[in-house]
Amino acid sequence: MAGGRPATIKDVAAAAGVGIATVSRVFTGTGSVGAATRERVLAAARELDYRPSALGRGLKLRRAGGIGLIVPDVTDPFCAELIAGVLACARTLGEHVIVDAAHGDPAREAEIVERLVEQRVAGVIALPAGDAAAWRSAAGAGPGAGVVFADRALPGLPEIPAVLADDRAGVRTLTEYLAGLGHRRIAFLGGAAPGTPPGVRERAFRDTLDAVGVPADEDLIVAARPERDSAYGAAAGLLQRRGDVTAVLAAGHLLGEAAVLVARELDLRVPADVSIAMVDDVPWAELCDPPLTAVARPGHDIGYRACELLLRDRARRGRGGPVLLPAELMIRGSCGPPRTARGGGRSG
Amino acid sequence: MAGGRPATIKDVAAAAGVGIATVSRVFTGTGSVGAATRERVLAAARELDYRPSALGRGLKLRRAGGIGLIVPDVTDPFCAELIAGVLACARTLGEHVIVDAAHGDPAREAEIVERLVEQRVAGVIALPAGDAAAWRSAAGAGPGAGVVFADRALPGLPEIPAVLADDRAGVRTLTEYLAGLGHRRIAFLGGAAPGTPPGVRERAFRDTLDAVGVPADEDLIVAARPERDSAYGAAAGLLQRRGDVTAVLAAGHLLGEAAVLVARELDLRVPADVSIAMVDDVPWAELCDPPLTAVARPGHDIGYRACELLLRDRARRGRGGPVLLPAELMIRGSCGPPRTARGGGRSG
DNA sequence: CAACATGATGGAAACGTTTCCAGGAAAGGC
DNA sequence: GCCTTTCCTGGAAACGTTTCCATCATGTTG
Repeated sequence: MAGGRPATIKDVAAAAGVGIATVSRVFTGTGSVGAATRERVLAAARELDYRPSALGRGLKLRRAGGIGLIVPDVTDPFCAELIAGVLACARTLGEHVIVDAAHGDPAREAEIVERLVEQRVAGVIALPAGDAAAWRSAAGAGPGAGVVFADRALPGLPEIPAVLADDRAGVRTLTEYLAGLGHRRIAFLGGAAPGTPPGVRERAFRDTLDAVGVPADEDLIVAARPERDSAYGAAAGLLQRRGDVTAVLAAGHLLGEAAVLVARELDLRVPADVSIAMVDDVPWAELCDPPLTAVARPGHDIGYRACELLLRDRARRGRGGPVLLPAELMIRGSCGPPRTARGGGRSG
Repeated sequence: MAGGRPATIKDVAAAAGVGIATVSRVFTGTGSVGAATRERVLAAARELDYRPSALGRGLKLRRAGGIGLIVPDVTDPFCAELIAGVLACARTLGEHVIVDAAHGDPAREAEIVERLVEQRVAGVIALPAGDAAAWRSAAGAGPGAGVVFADRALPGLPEIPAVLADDRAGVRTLTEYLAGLGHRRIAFLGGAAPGTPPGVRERAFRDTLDAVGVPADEDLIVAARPERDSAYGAAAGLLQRRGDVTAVLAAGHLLGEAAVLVARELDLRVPADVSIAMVDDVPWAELCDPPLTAVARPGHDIGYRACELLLRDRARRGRGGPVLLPAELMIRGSCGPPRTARGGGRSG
């Protein structure tokens, strides 16, 4: 039907027998236009299937609109929740969202930011991979409204606002819960690699252990990256090496997955032989047998709030550090009192 | 640092002491520019932190670029895989992706399409919600390169190319597998509502039953929408009403989830009391106890291929019906031979 | 040395929009 | 009847880019 190039405002003006300024006024709603004229313009536009070009408008108004969203991986359930939150908020603001995945690679991330800046998006929301320097320069010179970090902040970049889950409180609650059940040998799966500074969750774990008077066992804090192979290796190593652990706190859902899988392979009953809990409440936590106790981090809310902060609450930005959203402990069936260990021995 | 408005090509030209045409040539790589001049321009651009505006370029070139991607729900694992596939392909083509979720609402979907058309994207990939008429007009008049459907096609729209999983073969294989294990009373969870035409999966199920000589029992083909509450209700109704079913084939991962949950609540052992299998291989299928047998549909490939079809293989489009990508049966532990039913009775 | 090919460069027009400005008509007050 | 106010309308400039065309300098060939 409409095979040729899309109709422009000029076409509509010509068809309606008016000037282009009038057509523009009809579509932007500004100024005043006679009722009869408006009708004629609308009819012509409908006839020609006219849609104002965001390019022309953006150029003239010096803002393209749209927001950029950079996540490590769209298939990660938590990231997906966060994306959904951003989408929901963007929708209320009439903005579209350009999504891309950096897969934890700072170079790739920088590439994406470059592209978004060229697109002249109104702002960028990111779960940053790293490279504080690149972000610093991007935030300064780059996208109009600026940058907001979600779920993760970068050390040494206090000037970039962030919306985070209150992991500290979440891990503290979970650790207290495990200790309260009677556990004394609790492993932490997902510590920092030797030489790198510990993350918030690890620090919270250590602090809480301290606070409740359980001595920390360095051998039970095992380093692992949140990737399937790293997580699996770490979990297997831990549970084989230390038959005496009675509880495992996994610092992320991939770590939790690994713990569950390894426990099953070693024929450990959950929670009779070992209790398992993790940070990140993902759908499979409920499907698991037994269902997994987890700290639910509000991915959707984080995304929504980050988007608000980026576009609406510009003024309120950067005041008083990052926005913290509460995490909730979902108690299910995977944790129980520790088995009564006699000499810490278990055959196998 | 660079607080003011972003530098334009004019600023760079002035700073480098050349004409804007020369700057443009340097950045587009067209034409010929002296080495010394090029260096001067590049230096000036770096100094001013200049990035060419996609708006200006798009306006001049009459194409904005970017592709629109409409899914029902970004948090659905299958959709997420598909998005990842599109992102991967778009990256190789240097395009960005605008993602939005329609949540199964045709009106919302139309709204999103409208917006994408205004953005003058190069094309749209969609898991369409419905409303063939709206899509017909959108495809005709709308986005430059057109529309490609992914994972789902709309009846009566053969002119819109589609990339689909070979669900027919997938369900056939799975049904044959269950029948081969000896099952005769196999339930199909996720049939069409009464009055609406059955989907591909349901037809494949019926046909295969026919082919292997198992009489179809209409009471075992239960209608359910792929939403948690609908799925749960249908699964509960089925397993309570018909204690004699020995296998359940769930037509989607949400249906499968419901089946697993209901079976657990009714204290049915899987697969001793009832075998469960589903379409869609999602991460939790492996985490389940026992791990769930499932038909793996290639979400990533579908997205990738749809994107290719949209932007690269334009010529090859629409030839010979939809592109079918193979689905693979992942045999795990959730299916076994039927229990030896005596009169179909089971207490409870 | 002249004619010419070649390469580097700048000016200007176009892309589709918004908006300022000015002009014209209608209406109201003296 | 004239001036002022109000409302509606069209022309034109600008937004940042690409690209056609013309210009000019340089090097090559006869």
